[in-house]
Parts: sequence; structure tokens; C-alpha cells
Amino acid sequence: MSQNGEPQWLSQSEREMWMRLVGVTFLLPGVLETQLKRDAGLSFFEYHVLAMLSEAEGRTRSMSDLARWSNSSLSRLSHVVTRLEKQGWVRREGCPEDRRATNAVLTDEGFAHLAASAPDHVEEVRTQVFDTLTPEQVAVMAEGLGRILHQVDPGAFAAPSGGC
Amino acid sequence: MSQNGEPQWLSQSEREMWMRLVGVTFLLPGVLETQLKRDAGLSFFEYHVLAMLSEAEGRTRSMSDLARWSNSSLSRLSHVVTRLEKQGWVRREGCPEDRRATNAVLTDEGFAHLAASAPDHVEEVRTQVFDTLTPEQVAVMAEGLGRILHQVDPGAFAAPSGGC
DNA sequence: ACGATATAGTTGAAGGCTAAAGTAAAATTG
DNA sequence: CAATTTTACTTTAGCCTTCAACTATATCGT
Repeated sequence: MSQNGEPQWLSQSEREMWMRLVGVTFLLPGVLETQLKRDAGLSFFEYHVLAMLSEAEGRTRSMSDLARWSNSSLSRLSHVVTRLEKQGWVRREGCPEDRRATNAVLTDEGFAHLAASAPDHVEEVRTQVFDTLTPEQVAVMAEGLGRILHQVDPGAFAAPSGGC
Repeated sequence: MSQNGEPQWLSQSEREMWMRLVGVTFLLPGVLETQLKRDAGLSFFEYHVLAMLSEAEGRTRSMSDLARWSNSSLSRLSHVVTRLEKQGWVRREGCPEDRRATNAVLTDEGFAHLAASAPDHVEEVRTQVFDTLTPEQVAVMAEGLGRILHQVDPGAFAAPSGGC
């Protein structure tokens, strides 16, 4: 704990942004998840995992890389991949070169399910987020959010593209 | 589910912002919570509930209003208030005027604990978020996040200030 | 090459969140 | 004014996440 004098409280403008950022982080995932759960039987996080896999070379990533790309701990990812495996949307494969590693592979069924779910999801994202913003706001927010994300986790989205 | 033709996919710029917003919503709460848990024994959500109470008239809000101010469902809030009550930081009081309603009141101990925790928390927020942003970015992001939040939940932060 | 350490991932238990159902009181409607 | 509906909140059960412990393999230092 710090032992300073008066801390530097947030300015009015910072406070306003902060309250809204907290609101968005609390509420937006739930809203998106409602649509996804209803239409695709997926949680927001599960969808994101499938999406990150679908964009990798060979639709394959090592668990560690997939964890980085989906902003999650390895433990959380492991549990979720187990569930996705039971649904037949993902398959685990051992890596021959490094026998500690496991690759997660998006199955054809998983890809088909993701492809079927994507249009409605994107439409929801557009409705909830981008329809309310100007292109200039999108550009500035991309920059600002990028800085925050880099501060919070310098390793986010910084992984190779294929399997192990 | 929609039955349109090709959906309107995200542009490059939108996609970039989207990935980063998802990253921030997934990771930022966890980072702040690590500090809060260590230094104050509070989850990020619990801290936020106490903070919203501390700013209300008489440090009192009805459960419904507090739920709106803390971006949560009534159910989630009810569970959390039960925990905070066990710690002695919040007290429940029935409302005489409307006997369905319950007021949550921040106790003196709760206020003291919040006051003791606030400086470190604000410093962490500053480090993780505001130190990386220019004032112009803060202003634009406040505006953009406000639009998203209003779309996601028009009722957010739109409640009276005192008890029931 | 050997021991120590780091990396990759899984698992089980504990606790928190969500959704659905339940309770009770107020407001509305015929 | 009685019946219905709405509002306010709590509770239970099930699922998900987190945390800590564990296994196995690879790498590093000497």
C-alpha cells in the first residue's frame, strides 16, 4: 500500500470516462451473451475462443497462444476447451515437437457453427456499439483502448498464428 | 435470427477497436481486482458498490437504485450486499413508505474501509488507464463510451440519490 | 550430464454469478 | 373493491471462474 500524502484524484472528465468504462465492461458482455446464448448456444467467451481459432493458420493454436488471443488464463481456457470438445467444435491434439504443448483445433463442425452464428453476432455488435459512433470516435477509441490494453497486458494479441 | 443477405462485417478500423475493447473488458477488471483483493479484501464489484453508496445522500440507496448505479442485476446485488453485511460494511433497512423496498446503508466501518482503500485504488486506475491517455483522448472516449453505455442500458446512472 | 528451474497444461475444490422461481406489497383495472 | 398485474427483492440450484496444487516435459547453469 502507498504511504503518500493526498492521492491524485480523478478529474471531472476522467471520472466521467471512468464511470462509463466501468459501466460498459460490466454490461456489454452480458448483452452480447444474451443474443449469443439464445441464437447459438455460446457464451461470449466461447464465441471469442472459436473466432480466434478460426483465424489461425490451420485453425489451430497451442493452448498458451489461444489463451493470449482470447485474453484468458490457461486454466479458464482449459475448462472451456473441454466443454467445446464435448460439443464437437474443438479437438485437442498433442504437439510432436514439444510434448508439453497441446494444440486446440477448430473442427469443421465448429467452423460451420461459428460461420452460422457470426452474422447475427456482428449485427448485434454493430447495433450495440458501432451504430452509435462516428468513424473519428472509432479511430480515437481504438488508439486509446490500445494503450490501455497494452498497459494492462503487454502480451495481448502478441502470439504466433499457427499451432505449437 | 436474421435472414438477410451478406451481413455488414466490421471495417478494419472497427475490428481493431473491437478487439481492443473486448481485451480491455476481459482483462482490466481482473487487474484492478488483484490490487483491491490484496490491499482491501474487496472485489472490484464490491468496491464499486461501496463507492456508489458513499456518494448517495445519507450513504443510502434502495436496492433497485443501487443496482442501477452499480450496473448489476438485483440478484447479483442482493448476494453481494449479503456478503458486505456480514463484513459489517453495509446494513439493510426496510423502507417505511414502501414496505417492498429495502435500503442499503453504508456503515461507518464501511465508509472508513472505503476511504482507506480509495487512494491505492485510484492510483492503480491512474496507472492502468489514465497515465496512458491524453486529455483529448479521455474526452473523446468519455463521449463514445457514454453512447455505447446508453445504447446498452438507457437506465444506467439514471436514478435518484437518496434512499427509497 | 545432472540438478534446478521454467514452461505447458490439467484438475479439483471453493466461491461467485445467472437464471428461474418464490414471496410480499403496491398499483392498476374492470 | 376485488382481482390482476407490476414492482421490489430474496433465495435456490447450476454453471462458470479462480485459485492452488499437481504432472510432465524442456531448458539452463555449471
